[in-house]
Formats: sequence, structure tokens, C-alpha cells
Amino acid sequence: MRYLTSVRYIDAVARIGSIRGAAEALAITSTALNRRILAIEDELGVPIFERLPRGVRLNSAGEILIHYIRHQLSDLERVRSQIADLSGVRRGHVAIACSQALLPYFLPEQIAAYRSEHPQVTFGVHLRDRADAEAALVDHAADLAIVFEPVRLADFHTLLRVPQPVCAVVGERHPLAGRDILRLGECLSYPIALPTAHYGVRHLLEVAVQGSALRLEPTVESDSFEFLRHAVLAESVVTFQIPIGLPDPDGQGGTCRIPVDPRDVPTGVLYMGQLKGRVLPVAAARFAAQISSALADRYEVS
Amino acid sequence: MRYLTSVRYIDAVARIGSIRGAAEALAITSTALNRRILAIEDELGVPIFERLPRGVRLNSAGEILIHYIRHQLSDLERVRSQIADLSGVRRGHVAIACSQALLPYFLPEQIAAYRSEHPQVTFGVHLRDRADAEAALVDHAADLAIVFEPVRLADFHTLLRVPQPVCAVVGERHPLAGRDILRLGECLSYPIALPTAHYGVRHLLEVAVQGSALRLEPTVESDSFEFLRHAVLAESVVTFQIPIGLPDPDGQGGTCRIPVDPRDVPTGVLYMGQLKGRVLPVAAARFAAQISSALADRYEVS
DNA sequence: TTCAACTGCTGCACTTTTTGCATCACAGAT
DNA sequence: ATCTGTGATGCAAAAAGTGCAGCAGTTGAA
Repeated sequence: MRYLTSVRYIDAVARIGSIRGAAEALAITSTALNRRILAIEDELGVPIFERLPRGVRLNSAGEILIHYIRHQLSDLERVRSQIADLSGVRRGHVAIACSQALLPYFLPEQIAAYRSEHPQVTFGVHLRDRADAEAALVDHAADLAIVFEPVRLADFHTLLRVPQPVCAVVGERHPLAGRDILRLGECLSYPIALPTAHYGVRHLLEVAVQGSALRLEPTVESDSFEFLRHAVLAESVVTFQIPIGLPDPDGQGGTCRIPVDPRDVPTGVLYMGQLKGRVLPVAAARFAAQISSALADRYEVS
Repeated sequence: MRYLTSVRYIDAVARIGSIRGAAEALAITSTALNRRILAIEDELGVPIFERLPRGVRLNSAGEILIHYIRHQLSDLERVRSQIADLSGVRRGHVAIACSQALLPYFLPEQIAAYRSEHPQVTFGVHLRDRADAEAALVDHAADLAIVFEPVRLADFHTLLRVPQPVCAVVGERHPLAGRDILRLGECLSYPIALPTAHYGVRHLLEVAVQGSALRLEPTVESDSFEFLRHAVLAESVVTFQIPIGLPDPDGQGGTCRIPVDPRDVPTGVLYMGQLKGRVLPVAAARFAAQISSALADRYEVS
């Protein structure tokens, strides 16, 4: 929609933090962009950017305005997708911010399934930790967030909660392989590979050993869940992940998942949510519904 | 804001129902307006108006769009007023849809009080019956609605409820004058003047006589509360109104109000509310707060 | 029917707005 | 002091929007 170019420009300048930089990204000259901003500030009667030696930054009036602008822009997307829906075609774009566990198996399958029904819908999948995922919702960079054990929930409207017990993952020739359930102590008697500190699984494990005689002494640490899953194939270590990030229990490629006794490690929760107060575009809402039902089939949800 | 001219035009066309008519109202030529609409429809990919022999009307895509547009326009007003508030000046416009009872005393006083504090704020006061007041909220023609006993509350978010017992109003020389409380039967033994059927007070009275031996046989009917108040001065009739629409009990100009026993006539409720899900501009929100506290001082509120 | 009055739409000339180039003034980093 | 980055501005070209006159179509009354 042409008539919103000015506000798109403001959004870009706010994100990029410099008029010249945003101009380049928008493929126009800085002159045109600068003039549009001056014009808007003139109409508004107050400046919305403070000019710094290294660029511009929103002032408080600008902060108010940018919230309005981003709502306006994403509402327009919703309206367009609703209107497209009227004529039978479902189109649109769904932007998802999620944690690593969703990347290898779950989301690719779900997106493929959705796109086979509605090929006009495009997807964006962005890896974000818990705090950044909520931030992405707030500045409308994402429609949906799927995160494990989120910290704060101020602007987060929960659509779904899925319990995810922490599972030990071992190679199929590891001594623990084939067990039905494990006590945490058993796992920790072998060399372990852990995600780095700020991830949800690590947090749950830290909580678990708190006040017990057990200690977490990882031989390998990584911020890549994919690396950890492959580490158990390469050497005889135990790592911990949540079910949704693991391959199907049948026919898995050489790894073995065993739930850890919930008496030792509290069960984590995976949350799907959206920005509080926002109305999602048709495509995003329907995709969220699909995810909900897919998760309900696999796990107990609430 | 210049950049919203196109959507303002669409709003006008939708309200007026004809391009040429709207063009005249907007002080431009029909050519320009027509072209803007064609351009928007072109960008959107679908028409938003259906062309009728006598003008245009929104189609279903247009209905979706107009909701978005009106939200956008009124949100901009809120943003502007919030930004103005940052610099200390409270400006803006408050549009109120209300029933007749608010017009003679209450609203003029309240608006005068508010404007003495914030002269930059302008007001619009629109007489609407209960259904139309809610419609005015929905299409953003009003920020606040103050109505008596509203019928449906689908898009209405109640901000305040004030009980308003039905009062008999008589001239100061009427036989009933000076009483503290009246039974309905006493009133109906005199000639009565009533509001026409669809008003709240009339409705409460109709309910009251339902299934009793009493009957409402008005000698005068009017849709003007002002006329009814003056009727009791001109001849010896009894009429019925709610307290907020009556002059101060002390020093009133020749009329006398006496509550009707609530055992006979159920107490009505005055509602103040806004459009559900909307965030009001600063001025409207503060005015609503002032009204709330003013009413809380006078009546029991909930 | 016939005609007037209304509708939305369109080609062309004109006006207004927006854009881009070259340049300036300023602030921090080197 | 120099250099590199920033946003702002005068001026001319390009683009977008506007108004006039006139088109085709429908409705409703004579």
C-alpha cells in the first residue's frame, strides 16, 4: 500500500538508527527520506527523532508513534490476508520466533504440512531466546513465539502450554540406552554434555541439583542443540533435551531418549503465544491452530 | 496528517454513499476522489465498493477495510493527544453520544469544568438513542457513550453504572408537590405526560404497570424531555424523569421532583461506556474519569 | 417512450509534490 | 589538523495528484 510508505520509512529509520543507512536499505536517497521525516515531524508539531552525531534515535514522542505505526502496519497485513481469504485464496506471511528445539523436526514438518494446503503463505523462522522472542512480538517482527519456559509474560498472550519432560539423550551403545526412565544421579555418573547456562533445559537441571549432593560438571558445553545431539553419536556422553527437539523415538538415527524421573528434574513447559491484544492475520491464526492440534495429538496440552 | 488523506476519503465515501457527494463534502472534485479509490482498489487487488446506480456501497472486503481505517484514524487521534500530553498541553477532541437526560444540566457543567482546565480540548455532544449510541462507538463517531438502560452490549465496554430511580416531576403547586416519596398509583390518578415508547423511563413504567391493575394513559406524549419538563409548569400534569436530567433540587425553577417508590417502578441504570477493545485518547479518558468522579459524588455508582 | 438528472469513469492539460544531485555544517575518531 | 561519518538544504527534474470537459449507464418522472 503506497499510502503507508512514509510510516514504513519511519519504521525502517527507527530500526536501523540512521537516515542514510535506512535510505540505502529502502533503495532511495537520504534526501527523500530525510525530507519525509521532516515533513512528518512538521505535521506532528514535534520531532520524533533525536539527532545524534552518529545517526538518529527515537525520542519519547517517537516511541509512542512507532508503537502506533507498527500496529498499523501489521494490522494492514491482517486486513489484506482477511480480504484475500474472502476470495478463497489464503495468502500472507507468518513470522515465528522460537527456540532451537523447534528447528530440527517440529517446525519444518508443520510448515511443510501447512504450505501443502496453502502454498501462497510464506514463513519466516527466527531463532530467538526467551526474552528476544517476546521482544520480537512487541515490535511486530514476529506473529507467533514458541519458547521454552519463558521468563516474563508482560506482553505475551499464551495460546498453548505443552509439558516437556527433560530427557537424557545417549548413543544407542551407551550403557544407559534402552532404559525406560532414569534417575538424575545415574545420568550424572557418566560424562555429560550440556547446553550453556541461559537455556531452559540447563536451568531446569541447575534447579534440580540445587540443594542436592549432585553436581553438574559437563565435559562439553555448547549453545547448539544440534551439536549436542551429534555429540552423543561421536563419543559416549549423556546430554539432555526436550522431546520436541528430538527425532521420532522409532527409527531414530542412532540416538536414544530416556525421560529423567520428574521427581529429580521438574518438567518444563513449552509455550506458544502471541502479542497481547493483537489480532493475528488469518494465516498466522490458522497456523497456530494447526500447531495446537498437532501438539495436542502428541503431548498433553493445556 | 496528510499521509492518511486517502483513507479519510474512503471513510467519507463509505459514510456518504456516493463519490460525487463525498467529493463535495471534502471540497475536491469527484475526479480526484474517484481516482484515489480506484488506485486503492488496484493496490488491494479487489474492489472495496460495489457500484450501484445511485452511488456506491462497501462490499464485504470494504467492510473489513473500513473497520481497519476507522481504528487507524481514531488511534492516530489518540497518539497525537498522547504526544501533545508529553509537552504538557492537553489537546484533542472528545465526541460523546448520549441520551437526552444528559443534555440540559449535567454535560454542559462537566464540559465547562473540564474546558476551564484544558481549553485546548474541544467537545462534540451528539444526541443518540441507546442503539445509535453504540453504533456511534462502533464506527468511531463517538469516543464515549452515556445512555440509560442500554439494550445490547456487544461492543460496549462499561466504564460506569449509575442507578437512577425514576422520579415524578410536578409543578410546585401540584397536589403531589412536597411529598418525599410516591407510589405509582398516586401519580397515575393525575393527568400524566410521558416520553414516547422507546425511551428508558417509559420502558420502566411500562414494565411497572405490566400485570397490575394500573394503566398508563398519558394526556401528553413527547420525544422531548425538555418539553415534558416545561409541560408541568404550564399545566397540572405529572411527568417522569431521572435525577440527572433534572435541575438541582434546591432552587429549582418551579418544578418539584419526587422519587417513585422502587417497589412500584424498578430503578433504572445509566451507563457510561466506550468501544470494547479501544484505547481512548488522553482527553477522552481523562474526561471520562472526571465524569466518573462527579457521578460518584452525587450518586451511588458501581 | 422520452427526457432530465443522477451516477461512476476517462483523456488531456495543468499544478503540486516528491525525488535526486551537489553541497553545507557539524561532531567524533584518527 | 584531517578525515569520515552524520543530518540538513537549494535547485532542477521526475512523478504523482488534480481539475475540466465529456463519456456511458441507470433511474424515475412526464
